[in-house]
Amino acid sequence: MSLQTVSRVINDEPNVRPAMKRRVQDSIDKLDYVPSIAAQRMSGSRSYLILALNDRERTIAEWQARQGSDWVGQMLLGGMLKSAELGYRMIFELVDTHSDHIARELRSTIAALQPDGVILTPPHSDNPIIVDILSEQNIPFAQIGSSGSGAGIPIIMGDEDAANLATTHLIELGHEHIGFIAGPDSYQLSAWRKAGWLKAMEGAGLSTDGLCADGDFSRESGTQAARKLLSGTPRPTAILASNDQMALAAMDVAQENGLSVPEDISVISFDNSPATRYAQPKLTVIDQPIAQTVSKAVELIVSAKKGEVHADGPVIIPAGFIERESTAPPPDGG
Amino acid sequence: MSLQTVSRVINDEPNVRPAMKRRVQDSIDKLDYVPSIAAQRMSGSRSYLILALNDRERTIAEWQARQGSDWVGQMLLGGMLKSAELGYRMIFELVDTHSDHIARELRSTIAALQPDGVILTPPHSDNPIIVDILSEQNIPFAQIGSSGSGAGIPIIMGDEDAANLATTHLIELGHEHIGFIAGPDSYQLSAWRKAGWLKAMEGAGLSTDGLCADGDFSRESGTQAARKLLSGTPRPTAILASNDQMALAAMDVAQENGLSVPEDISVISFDNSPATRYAQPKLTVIDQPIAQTVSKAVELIVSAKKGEVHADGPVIIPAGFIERESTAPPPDGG
DNA sequence: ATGAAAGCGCTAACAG
DNA sequence: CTGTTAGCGCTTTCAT
Repeated sequence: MSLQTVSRVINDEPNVRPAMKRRVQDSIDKLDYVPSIAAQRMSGSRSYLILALNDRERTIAEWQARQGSDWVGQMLLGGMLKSAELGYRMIFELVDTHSDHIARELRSTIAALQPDGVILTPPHSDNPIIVDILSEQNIPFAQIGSSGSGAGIPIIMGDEDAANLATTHLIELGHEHIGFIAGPDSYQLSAWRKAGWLKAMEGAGLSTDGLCADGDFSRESGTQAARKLLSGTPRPTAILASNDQMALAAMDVAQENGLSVPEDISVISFDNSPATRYAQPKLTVIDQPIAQTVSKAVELIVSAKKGEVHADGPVIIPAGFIERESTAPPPDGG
Repeated sequence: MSLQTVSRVINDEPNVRPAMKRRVQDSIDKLDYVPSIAAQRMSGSRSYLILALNDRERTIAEWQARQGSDWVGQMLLGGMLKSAELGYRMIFELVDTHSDHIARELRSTIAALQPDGVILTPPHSDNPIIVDILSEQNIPFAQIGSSGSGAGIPIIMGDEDAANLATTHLIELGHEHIGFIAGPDSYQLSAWRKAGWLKAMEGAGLSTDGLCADGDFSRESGTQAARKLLSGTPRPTAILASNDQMALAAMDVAQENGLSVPEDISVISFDNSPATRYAQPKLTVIDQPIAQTVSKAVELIVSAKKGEVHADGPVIIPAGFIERESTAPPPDGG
């Protein structure tokens, strides 16, 4: 039995007789043999490494704030476990948003690691510099929170539908003036979330005049936006915020103005980070299935590597809706 | 200029004339050349990979609970950033506690990845199976939360001193009956934390009879332990819990019994996970400098790889003490 | 269906 | 100080 045959068995390639295959496999098991990833990579095969890219500034800020944002944890939960299941490892890296070194850094990382696939997260999912490099090098990549550009595999979490659903929920509760706090334009999903709200409002024949305020996902921007909304006429009886921090800020502003949640005003947010459960009252939220999404991304990358082509259009992992304590019917005459 | 010379420049080895070195470096920069880690590893050099091992069960449970425990995030914050700074990458893996496959799995991971160093975290820092394999293969490793065994580099966060300090703080506030909720024996640090409390109590000439209850870091165990302590005589006017979850549980139990924190009873916990800041009242805590500790671990591993030997005895990264709202003097006559 | 030879990109060991 | 040679452990390509 030659070295070559062993290689074929390990990589589950054809042209090995079952008897021989079994014999080889037995020896492998007996010796606890494990191929060296380095050597495999060297000879032009796979590296069994999947690279996950996150925004440096935002990620570090969240870690340092220690507010319990668990985006990274959820990515690892979904991505690492699925990778391990498929015989891969996930390597986590940070990339600078505002840097002309992006290209150089990414090329370095790729040259050094030679990953079999890359997972892009907002706000980098559509970064043309990144997308171009990956396409040109023929590395499969998933674009989370993107409707797709270039050769990537787009995966979205049904933002528009979720926003629509949440808004509709408020409408069914009896709300007519539902404010919306938008996210920054650098995130594609900001537009989707807004679109979902708009659609639900228009579908119900409700006006949206003066009911949308811009934010940038930061707590401060949420405060500003909420102040603007609550000082408008008519004053909204409900607010849908594009993320948790802005919703939390909105609750504070409501309290400042002597409004209680949910009696005087309802609040719903996007994301479902741990803080929403510690809030008083507990926030009703749209749950982003991050773990599931990243898990799916890994799956798709691995199958893409095998040459399988996936269906057209973005893969959709639907968001969930969790009703907690921050929503109720509007006050009488609201 | 030969291939070899280039190699020497890249690895910053001696025996290259400055002029030549500069010439080579210029070309490297111009071409954005980056060595392939796989090839470097192949030829018997470093892999530039550091493996961080965490307990599978506990880590997954925390991710799924989404309570905002940020142990992993803090590890990445400290470990990844420092690794990147030194030209390394950190790979995160989970190991089963209760498995006879530990040895096989670890050997596989090592064979596949050939990491330059390994970071062990509780409760695996002293696992003899792991320690033996690593020692035998001559892979430098850090043992976080361990006083040291075998060839590893022990790093501790000053648990005993921190517990002592916190207890002393309570004593200075006027407390005489200070209960302690211990952690499980499988963690070395459980004993240290308890020792710190004991020492402070004894140093002040206070009795500890019936003031210690066992827990296992879970919320339920904290509830049990707190019930036991609060139904004892004399009833403690303060409780030091070995982690946040158990302290949170203790606050709930106090409330059940009609006691308010901190007026009737003070509570201090270990760890300082995000939940402590969302608690009502905000918990006074001992802060575990996880990021700093893991960062130091990476540093020590890299220098160990270079052949540098570190000082005897465990490296100590002192814990912090953050006074928030859950501590006050005992009630009159308490 | 299996085996032999060549080479991936780098560094160790040795020569000059 | 610099260059040459060999070889790391695998998978490719090309025989058989």
